[in-house]
Amino acid sequence: MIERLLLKLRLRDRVSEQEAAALAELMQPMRRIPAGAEIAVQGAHPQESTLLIRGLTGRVHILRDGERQISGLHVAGDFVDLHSFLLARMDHSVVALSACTISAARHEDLRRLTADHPHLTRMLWSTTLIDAAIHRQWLVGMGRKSALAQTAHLICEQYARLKVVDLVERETFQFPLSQGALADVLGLSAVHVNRVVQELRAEGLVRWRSGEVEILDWPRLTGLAQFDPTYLQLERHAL
Amino acid sequence: MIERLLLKLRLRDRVSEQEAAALAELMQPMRRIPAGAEIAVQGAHPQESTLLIRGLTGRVHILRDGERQISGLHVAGDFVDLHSFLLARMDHSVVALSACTISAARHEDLRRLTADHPHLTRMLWSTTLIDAAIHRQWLVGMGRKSALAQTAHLICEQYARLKVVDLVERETFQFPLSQGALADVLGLSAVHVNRVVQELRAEGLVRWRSGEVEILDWPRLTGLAQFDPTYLQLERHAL
DNA sequence: CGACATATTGATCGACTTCAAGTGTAGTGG
DNA sequence: CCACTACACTTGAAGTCGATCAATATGTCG
Repeated sequence: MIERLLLKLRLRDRVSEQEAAALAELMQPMRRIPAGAEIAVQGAHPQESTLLIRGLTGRVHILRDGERQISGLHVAGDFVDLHSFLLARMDHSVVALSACTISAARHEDLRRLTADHPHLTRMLWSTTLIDAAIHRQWLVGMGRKSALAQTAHLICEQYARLKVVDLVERETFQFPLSQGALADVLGLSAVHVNRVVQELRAEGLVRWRSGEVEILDWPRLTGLAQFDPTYLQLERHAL
Repeated sequence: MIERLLLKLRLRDRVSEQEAAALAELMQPMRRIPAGAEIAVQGAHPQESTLLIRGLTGRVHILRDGERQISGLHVAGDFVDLHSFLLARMDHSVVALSACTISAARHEDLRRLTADHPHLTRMLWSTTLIDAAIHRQWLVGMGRKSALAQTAHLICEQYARLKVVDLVERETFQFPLSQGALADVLGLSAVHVNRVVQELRAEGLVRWRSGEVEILDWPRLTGLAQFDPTYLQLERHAL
């Protein structure tokens, strides 16, 4: 159940058997939820945090006029709302963007974990810091990159994140987002996203159809995107 | 030295005298640095984290073509690079945007703190989570709001953050950012920032000259900005 | 005062939006 | 097996917000 989470953590630092066991013990039974379901609701005060085991989720913000912005994506092995453990109220919703399998850890158990396992606590803390680093890269993309470069960057990021949890095969990964949803991620219109995706295809950088992306030219794609994976902290580093 | 940090923490949860003392003990002597100085450098691997005591700092990203994006601002009482404690390398620089006074906490001391003071650890962790929540609000602003609303939101946010650390007086606070720097925060051009600021003035929402902002019409300003302070977690909430 | 950054204004440009059709394609029920 | 529906994708045309370019104030600090 926590295999992919462990893959991610162990890329960065050693996780002892005791720590892995302590973490595994926390997890509630798995649940399946359909695409579109809300895993956590804006304004709510959850008593547990959700671990994503399979599928894709997004942090969704709804504006007054109904406009939608997605401020983050999560892949298998991510805690999608670990922050709700330490924040009073959700400032956004977490929505399943595809059919998902999830588990959860109760906040009172997490609290105990922070008392008993300081090193593991630091590792979990660091995953939330990487989330923030991803947010910053998105800000750079929205603020200072062209729609094309920003989109390319998102593809690079998704590729890198999924590779860590062993979900890339033959340079191909699942990315089950409609162009409309993608527009809400990138802060663009669906029409423009369509044109940008077409250009990425025409340039021979990716193959992309029905929720599946194949990287065709990684060097040119990362160059276009100005993708530097430092922020994903894929190196080993004792915490 | 840590007064403003304590103001911020105590707004959210109780901090015992022992905890406050443990925190105070960590802090290295104060230092003054001039506007423009780099407090932490992209790519570096700091051995300590910086607490901002006075002044304004920003997280600066530089792109290939020299373009600049500022992905975060910090005010007195904020740890500007607490994340460097748990991340291998800085993915951006932290720059003093005005003359600043800073202190620092060594990472090895912070590590000890996480072992001895789980509750205080959770409180520090939560400050980094609020940082991330601020990133998300900026994403919403950049992606889905007009330049005017986005700018108004930044003013509201800055007002709310500074109020917590007692740096608002007669609805007025220091905001020593040039319009060029502001453009790098908002992802706009300096020319357009100028026009947006003029419109905020013309609408009677703010007075704003030479690095000082006075709020003239809070209800209309927050309305325009769609500002909902939930994400700043200004409520009490046992951690 | 001279020098240099910052603010302001006007004119033109362009990336992305909006609006409006039209084209798959998958699912559903008769 | 074929209507019928629903939704995602695609394309074209026109519009707009904010960028860019360029010139002129207005500080502000040695």
